[in-house]
Amino acid sequence: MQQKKDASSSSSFARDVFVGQNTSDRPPLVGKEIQRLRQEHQLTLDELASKSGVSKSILSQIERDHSNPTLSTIWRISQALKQPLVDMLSSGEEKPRFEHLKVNQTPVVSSTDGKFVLKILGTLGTVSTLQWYEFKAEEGGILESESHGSGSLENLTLVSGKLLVISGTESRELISGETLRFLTDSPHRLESLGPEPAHGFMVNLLNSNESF
Amino acid sequence: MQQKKDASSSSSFARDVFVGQNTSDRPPLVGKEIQRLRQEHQLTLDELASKSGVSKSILSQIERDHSNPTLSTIWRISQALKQPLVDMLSSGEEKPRFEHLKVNQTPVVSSTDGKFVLKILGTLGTVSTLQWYEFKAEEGGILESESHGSGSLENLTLVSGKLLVISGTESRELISGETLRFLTDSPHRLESLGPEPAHGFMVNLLNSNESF
DNA sequence: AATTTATGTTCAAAATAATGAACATAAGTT
DNA sequence: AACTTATGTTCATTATTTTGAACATAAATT
Repeated sequence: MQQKKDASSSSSFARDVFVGQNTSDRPPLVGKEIQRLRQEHQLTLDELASKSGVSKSILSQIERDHSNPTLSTIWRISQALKQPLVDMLSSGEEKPRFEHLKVNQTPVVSSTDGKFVLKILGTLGTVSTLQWYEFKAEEGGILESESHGSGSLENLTLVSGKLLVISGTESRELISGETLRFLTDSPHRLESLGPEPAHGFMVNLLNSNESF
Repeated sequence: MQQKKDASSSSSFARDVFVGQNTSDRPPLVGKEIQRLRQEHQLTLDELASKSGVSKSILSQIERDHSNPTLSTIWRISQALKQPLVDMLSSGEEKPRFEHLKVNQTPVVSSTDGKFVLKILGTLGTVSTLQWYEFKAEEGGILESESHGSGSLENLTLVSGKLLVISGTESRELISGETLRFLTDSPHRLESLGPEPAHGFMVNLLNSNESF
């Protein structure tokens, strides 16, 4: 083992990293955010230490990004600060890229066998992205999509036909006139059950503040 | 130094933890999710190891929740799997939820004479900047609206029938299959020209500072 | 000024996460 | 069967996080 880090170079983790914006070539820097939250709660390091069960020395280092905390450590801190762990991690580095939709976020337009046809009625790109479609699918037509990103929501309204929707491990069957909303942060699949063609309308709300 | 560990703490991190669902009294168990993603990408431990720069032995342990990974470790894995870090962490808790609106649960608005029927399919946001509808109007059915505010945009797609759209001093006639976008910062009016009923979709962007 | 008090930082030691190599197991070939 | 190949697990060692106590600094009190 080496000597452990003296003050200046802690591990090799965040040595002299000082920059505020981590843009996805480094793990998120949570220090600033944790400190902000702690101070917002009017807690001293000692108090947060006892609330969270994490020693104040490591808290001090984490706040200054001189340590590379363990999942359980971050979790205990987030609990003590009553902050969803996920929020703590994502607040560190905002949303550096807006306009750039990744390939796998771009909705598929039609199935290879041509049985499932999507008509793009419109799109709107801003903070969150909006797209809407009309679709028609004969019996057996299938539309498979990758995740649209975390927080993305799909809104389906079926005008006619029957449609099977599978997202993650769950599935629903839609009949004419019904509307279904579901999260599309994982791969999902639409299938026209027939016998008459499925026809409907789809509105997708894509969450583009991806970061990491 | 004392030994740390109270029963539940880190030393015996997840040795015997076996439960699938983390319900917020323990750090999230990412193992299952990481394994799922890795297999989805058709990667072996060796391949993910070289892609991510994390040794395959620790990958193996993390997947089985026998280790308490570091933030940077989780981050490197998430990068290699092209998965937002945040998604990976939150995957333990609640997955996609469906909201299923049955036919009779879909809010409907209709003109006084009942000839123009608007089904409200969805709205977005507390600010309500987005609303979408399905509409059906028999011949002569009319929908009159006040201004939706400056910068508001209405997007009409006609599935069948004929529709006359008047906004301000201009007007357009829409036939089946066409889409029309127009500003609704002044009173406007839709009229089904018949003879067959007009049927279509409408997406309204309110107070949007976006221009198409 | 000298003493507390409060807060945050550093230090040596201990706990443990991460590594690379050896091992186990199964599936495919000769 | 024996031999390879592919994949995942275990093991000894190394690298680093985490800890508790000591230290530093500033503000408040005597």
